[in-house]
Amino acid sequence: MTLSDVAREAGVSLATASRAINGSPTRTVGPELRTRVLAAAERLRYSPDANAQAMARGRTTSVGLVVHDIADPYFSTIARGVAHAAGRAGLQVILASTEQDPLREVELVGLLRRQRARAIVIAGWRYDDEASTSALRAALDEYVASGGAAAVVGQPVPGTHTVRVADADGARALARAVVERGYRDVAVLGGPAEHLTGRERREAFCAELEALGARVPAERVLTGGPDHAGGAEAMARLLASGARPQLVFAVTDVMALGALAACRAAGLVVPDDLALAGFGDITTLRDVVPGLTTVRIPLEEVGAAAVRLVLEAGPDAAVAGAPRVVEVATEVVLRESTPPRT
Amino acid sequence: MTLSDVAREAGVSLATASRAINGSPTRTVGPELRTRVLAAAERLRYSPDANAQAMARGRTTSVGLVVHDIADPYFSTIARGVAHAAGRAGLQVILASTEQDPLREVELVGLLRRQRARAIVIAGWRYDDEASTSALRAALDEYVASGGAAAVVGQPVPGTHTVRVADADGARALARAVVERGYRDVAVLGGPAEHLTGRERREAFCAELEALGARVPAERVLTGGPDHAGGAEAMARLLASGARPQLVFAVTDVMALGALAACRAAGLVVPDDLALAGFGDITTLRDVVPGLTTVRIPLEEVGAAAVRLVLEAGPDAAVAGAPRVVEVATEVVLRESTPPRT
DNA sequence: TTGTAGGCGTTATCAA
DNA sequence: TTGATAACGCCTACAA
Repeated sequence: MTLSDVAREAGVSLATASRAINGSPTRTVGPELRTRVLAAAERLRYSPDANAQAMARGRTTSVGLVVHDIADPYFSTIARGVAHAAGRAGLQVILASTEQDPLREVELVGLLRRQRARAIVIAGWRYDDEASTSALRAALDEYVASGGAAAVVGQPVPGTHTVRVADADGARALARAVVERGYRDVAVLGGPAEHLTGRERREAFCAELEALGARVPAERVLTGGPDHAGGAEAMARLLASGARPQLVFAVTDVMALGALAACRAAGLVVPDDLALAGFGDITTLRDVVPGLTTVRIPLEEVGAAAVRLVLEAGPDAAVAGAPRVVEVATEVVLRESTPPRT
Repeated sequence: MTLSDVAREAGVSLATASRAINGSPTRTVGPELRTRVLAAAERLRYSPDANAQAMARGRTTSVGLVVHDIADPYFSTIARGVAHAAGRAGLQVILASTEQDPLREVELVGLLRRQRARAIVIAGWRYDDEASTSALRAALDEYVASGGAAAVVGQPVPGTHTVRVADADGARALARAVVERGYRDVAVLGGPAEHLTGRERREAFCAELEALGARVPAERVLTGGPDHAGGAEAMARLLASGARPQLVFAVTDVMALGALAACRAAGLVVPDDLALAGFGDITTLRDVVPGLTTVRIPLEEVGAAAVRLVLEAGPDAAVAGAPRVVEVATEVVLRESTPPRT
């Protein structure tokens, strides 16, 4: 059932049918014809072809969302925000998952460009890797040049709109909070060495700690995957080294949970033997005991903000060399995993 | 940059450019022209328009995924499976979220139909509600009639392909397992009364329990939302009623976690004061203490199976009155929340 | 192997 | 207000 069928059935022209069904900015349709067309459409179970509309109108109604792993609560909550905001704007979300491979981001941007997605939100971690970063930049540039709008969540990518999470602020605030609670001897599970978000959190945390007179020796800063297994493995290494810091800060909640598991496996009790803190305040935490001290990121809001940003700002702003940046605040949430030391 | 531009730049016809770039089942292009075209495309940063291709070819490369809440680990893990399988098949995933409203499913199916999605996977809960069910059926029928393929996860919807989770089997197995561990006095948090998946799990669980001589009195079967808050609220009601069953079975893990929170709030210790079991084995559980006894559903596999099903079977099979059903097995996972009673 | 031309389902321009 | 008709970007018989 195409629009022509409907037009014939209603005995009107194609143009009139189009205007009656999908409206027109300028023209309007007489009430009689309008109802006739609508009735015909109903009778024929007509459903407009969004692809054809996109072609004719020159723009689609979809936004792309790139994540590393949709099953990770960090990303799935952002996705929720994106889906909600997109839905309210009458847009579809095309979900693209890199499955943890930064290089796939580039392919996915290309794919989304082929789909002529109006906008792209990239929510994966950024890595300090010249090759993948510049490839991503190039892909995004082409995308924007072809009329799309892109926004990145977290670490900014030069030239693109960004929803900037106050990672450093949060990490510093966390450092102050734990020092105030009496912690001095601290270790950090920092994610992969090139993991920018992790690095920023780690550096800000360590700097603030140092400013407060509580240095983190280099050998107390471990690296590992930014996921559960990585956190567990890093913690296991730390423990195996014989270190028993008063507190361990993992740069993502998921890593902290992995670390928590490793502690249990080693027979250590958090917080009695070791205090623990994470970053993100993912939903999972509501069910974790002891409650994990963390830095809250309003993840859903972050996703929604990215969509708004990308829809309002449009491609031009970024092209003009003035990419917009929205800053999202973070907040320390103290829980039982870091009790005051007496 | 359109294909015409590329053709002109390369000095060949549109047809040749098309064949060189996107291949052709029958025709082949001479090596010299092919490289010329490819070079031109590269130079012009040409990116094929998937919408136009979809129109010309008469089919898109996208599959729709309908979930109730992408931030719920149950759905996000299914989504992961769907995204993975779709990616392998060269398809995009259009994510559609009902935000917990069964009626929105119908709209979303319509939306996905307009997008001409090749296939739709519906992963929301089913409700025993004539209005919404028949509306959904009607929408799916129209979708299938217009050439799409649809599959439902969980409770079957008549006439559609289904990935059937062995909920009843799992619930019965769980009943046997807990009885064997010595539990007799049991309560059930059953989700909303019309929640079909919850109902099936609850009824199978209760029936098996009864068969083993351990009846669940009606007043020990509570209803509530199928989410965290619902589980917490139902558990609170149960406790407020003065009941202190030996074991509480919540029909979803998320509810069980809510119940666990309610127990803590009431000062009860699981499993010392009360044993607890859930259903699903969502990822969240790996970080929950005490480990929650549950029935494992291979969620990721379920999502992937749905995609395979819908791609292999196609629309015709369902139309022909023989919708395919893939059965996915479940497995009881005993953890510390239900220790053997002595 | 290459090119010509018609068509996919809509929208939008331009007359009537 | 209505109706032809040319795009939109691509694919694909059909011809050459």
